[in-house]
Amino acid sequence: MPQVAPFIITVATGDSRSIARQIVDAIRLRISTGELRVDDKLPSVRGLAQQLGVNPNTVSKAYAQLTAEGWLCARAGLGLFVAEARDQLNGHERERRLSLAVDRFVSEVVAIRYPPEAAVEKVAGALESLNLRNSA
Amino acid sequence: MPQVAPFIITVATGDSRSIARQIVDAIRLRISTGELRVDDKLPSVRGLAQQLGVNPNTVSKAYAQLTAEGWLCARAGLGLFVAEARDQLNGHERERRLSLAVDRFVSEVVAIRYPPEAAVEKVAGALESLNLRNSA
Amino acid sequence: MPQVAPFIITVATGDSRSIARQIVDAIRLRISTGELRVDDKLPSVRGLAQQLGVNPNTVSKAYAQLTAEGWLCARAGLGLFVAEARDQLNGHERERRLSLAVDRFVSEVVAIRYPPEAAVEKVAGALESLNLRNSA
Amino acid sequence: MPQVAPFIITVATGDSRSIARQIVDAIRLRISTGELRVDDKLPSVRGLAQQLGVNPNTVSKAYAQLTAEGWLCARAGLGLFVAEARDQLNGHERERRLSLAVDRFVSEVVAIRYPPEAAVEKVAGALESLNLRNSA
DNA sequence: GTGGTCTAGACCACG
DNA sequence: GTGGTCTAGACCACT
Repeated sequence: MPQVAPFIITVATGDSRSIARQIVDAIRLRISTGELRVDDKLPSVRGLAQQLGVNPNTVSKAYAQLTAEGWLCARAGLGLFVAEARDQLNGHERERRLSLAVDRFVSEVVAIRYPPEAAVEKVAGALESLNLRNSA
Repeated sequence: MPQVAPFIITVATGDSRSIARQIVDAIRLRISTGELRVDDKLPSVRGLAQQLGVNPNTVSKAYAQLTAEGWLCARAGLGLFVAEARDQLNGHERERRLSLAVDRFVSEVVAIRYPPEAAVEKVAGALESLNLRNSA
Repeated sequence: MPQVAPFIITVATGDSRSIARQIVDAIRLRISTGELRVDDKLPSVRGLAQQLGVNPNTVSKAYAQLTAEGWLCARAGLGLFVAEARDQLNGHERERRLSLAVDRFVSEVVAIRYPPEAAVEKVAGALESLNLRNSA
Repeated sequence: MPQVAPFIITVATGDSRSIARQIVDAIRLRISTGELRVDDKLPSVRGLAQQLGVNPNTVSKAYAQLTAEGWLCARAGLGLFVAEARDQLNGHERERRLSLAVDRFVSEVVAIRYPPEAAVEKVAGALESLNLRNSA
């Protein structure tokens, strides 16, 4: 049954990501870990905006992006709900985006001269601790 | 003897990183892999700008950042040269920056529903293939 | 609560430091003395530029450096704020940079034949009068 | 009697000062410590340039500055010699230049969050170890 | 020739 | 409105 999910997000002022981006990332993460499940109802734009102390337009933009990406779907008059998992990206596009992400990460490891093996360990640990679902 | 390094950089429009940032990352990478060695001379600001088809100020900005980070040093009137490697950051800062990088990478893996184990493999492969030197 | 800090900076033409450098030094000083506090909002790039009669890019460059050094943090669309103090440099680098500063100062004392003891007094007086905080 | 002073200067590539500035500083220091004495003869422009591996124009410029400042004096056809100590700057100008130097030093101490007392100690130690003469 | 700095004006994403 | 980035062109000091 559709339920309003109890929902905890925080926006960090020290984060270089935009507020909308932080919201998007947080919701994607919660869906991927199963903390939010298919058909769960999301808080209203105004409600979440008030809870986070941000501009409603910002929340609205984040919801719009998640909807466009297929993570959420709108049911007219009822609100936004977690959508069924479906892969939007084809193989090439997914590989290209991962490749960019890998390059970015490697660049930072190089920039701070972090030991490569330890860096890989950190990534592996972070991903394992999430217990992701729905991965292709 | 100082040598002018043969030098191949390309700037990709599909990359979300700024042009200056791409230049910075590319040069740091070449220094870290040993492709550029201490006392090697870098291409002139104007020369590299022309080669890449970008504004000299953009290259200058990238060079300035690398100099501030201790990767390069300027010799007045002669040009820029690869400096001796030295770590500037303390342990806490290094861990903090790696942590941010890990979070960013994980966010992207989640966003594109990439299989976590495969993602870790890609990172490990990318780092190993570099044969980095001078990592603490 | 974030507050817009009342803010007085002047740029001196007789100073050999670049305008951007003067701005950087002045803001670091105000943060270190507690005149600017964590979460205080800084004047906008355009506003400070107009106030000082310099190009906005010059102010932007100064702000960018302070952000890179961890003194400020940007909140997208809102402006720049004083960040929590954090040391980035390790011991060796800090000693190295102080040593360079000492050498530069000594060179100037020698150049103008200033009495050494009096010069030390001036430095001591200047540092004491600041009542610096957060020094390691 | 005028003698050619045995003379050891090195130019450091990692130094942010220009080469000419390094030469000027080094010679002023040697005169101030008594390592070079009044009427000592300096190496020729070409000789010093060759010894340092730099452009003769650079040495020439350094010598010219030192002569303008009154540290050296030219004897036609004989070469350059250390001049009698005389103060060129009036009190106000000397105080102004020291003040700028103090500000620069303080700025660096603030920038790297170096403990103020320890910084003063370093300056005092550096100046004492020189055993300066000829100070007004 | 080299890099460093400043000005001027433009476009973008964000809130 | 905010900062971030890039372009264009200029002047300076240094070698």
